[in-house]
Amino acid sequence: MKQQRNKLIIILGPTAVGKTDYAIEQALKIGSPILNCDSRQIYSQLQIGTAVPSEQQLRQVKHYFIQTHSITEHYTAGKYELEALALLENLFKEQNEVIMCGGSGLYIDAVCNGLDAFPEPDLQLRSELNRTLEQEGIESLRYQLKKLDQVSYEAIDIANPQRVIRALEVCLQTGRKFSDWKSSKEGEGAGALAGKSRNFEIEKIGLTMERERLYNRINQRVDKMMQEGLLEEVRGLNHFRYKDGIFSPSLNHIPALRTVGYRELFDYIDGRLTLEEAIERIKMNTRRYAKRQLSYWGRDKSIKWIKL
RNA sequence: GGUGCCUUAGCUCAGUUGGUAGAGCAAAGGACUGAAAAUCCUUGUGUCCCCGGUUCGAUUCCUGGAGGCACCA
Repeated sequence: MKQQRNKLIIILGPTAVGKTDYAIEQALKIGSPILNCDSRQIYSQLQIGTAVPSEQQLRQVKHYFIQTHSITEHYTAGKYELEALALLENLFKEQNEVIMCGGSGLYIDAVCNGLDAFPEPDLQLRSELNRTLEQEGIESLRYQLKKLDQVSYEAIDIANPQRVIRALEVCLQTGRKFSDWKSSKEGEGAGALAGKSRNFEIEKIGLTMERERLYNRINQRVDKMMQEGLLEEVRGLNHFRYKDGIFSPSLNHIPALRTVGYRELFDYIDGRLTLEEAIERIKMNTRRYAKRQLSYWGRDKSIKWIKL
């Protein structure tokens, strides 16, 4: 029954541009389910603040990766790559075209091109390195990395603690240089990553709109989230901020709660911001997020952009 | 109505003993291999409120005006 080559249609774009509605429209046309590739809509405990599809929308089209994993699970782009590819293999037995929709550039790249086969991160080691960062500063970590892996030291953004810690943690955990694990060549940029070949075609459709319109939509959506009870949702997650009974507002132990809309309301709950300030900050940080997304996809020439 | 203080970047303000100015925040641009809604980097020309005056030169000093704040009536 299947003649043509399988195709993954990826609908991407900045937050609040209207991906969900567009994807459902397309999915109904071609009779495809939708694979979410939004790193925060995956979490079962997050709902209002991540703008997951409505119940009605979920009834219209079968969705995958919507609120399927716990925020306590430490989900990663690597896991997503494996789970999404396994699911795609099954879905392609039934149909030629499958739609994926979401705004997480790294997750999309992981599915399209693959990540190198690093082992699972050692979270214990990571938290130790984070403690070193707090106590001794980044210089100490840089020094260690320079000793262990000069190539990575020169290649990565040495001012970025997360990158330094990541490279170091792989070196320490595996006894092998972070740079040796990486297969892609310099200068190929994102979208080149590990360069694994996939046995399906990929079509990327980017939704975009005028900046001012997008920002207005973001601001309105945040107000709507507040009306829908985002504050109560966040209050209900407060207990996750305790690690082993100790209040840990850095959220290093539960990165999923470092999400726009949640962290600002924690600041309100803790008394660091008024409610008005927190809402303004959610809007501001969402706008910045949208800008970062557009910047991330700016160099991916394979995206077909549609201006809404 | 009187007196005093204020008016400089989108916002809050600093500063120039007269040689046309700079911080924080915002904003814009960028990076990105298992934290990615994360994390990090770069970027500061603006009628120095307006009209005159003094001066080689005024955002700075002086006269007048406008607006704001405070106090006194």
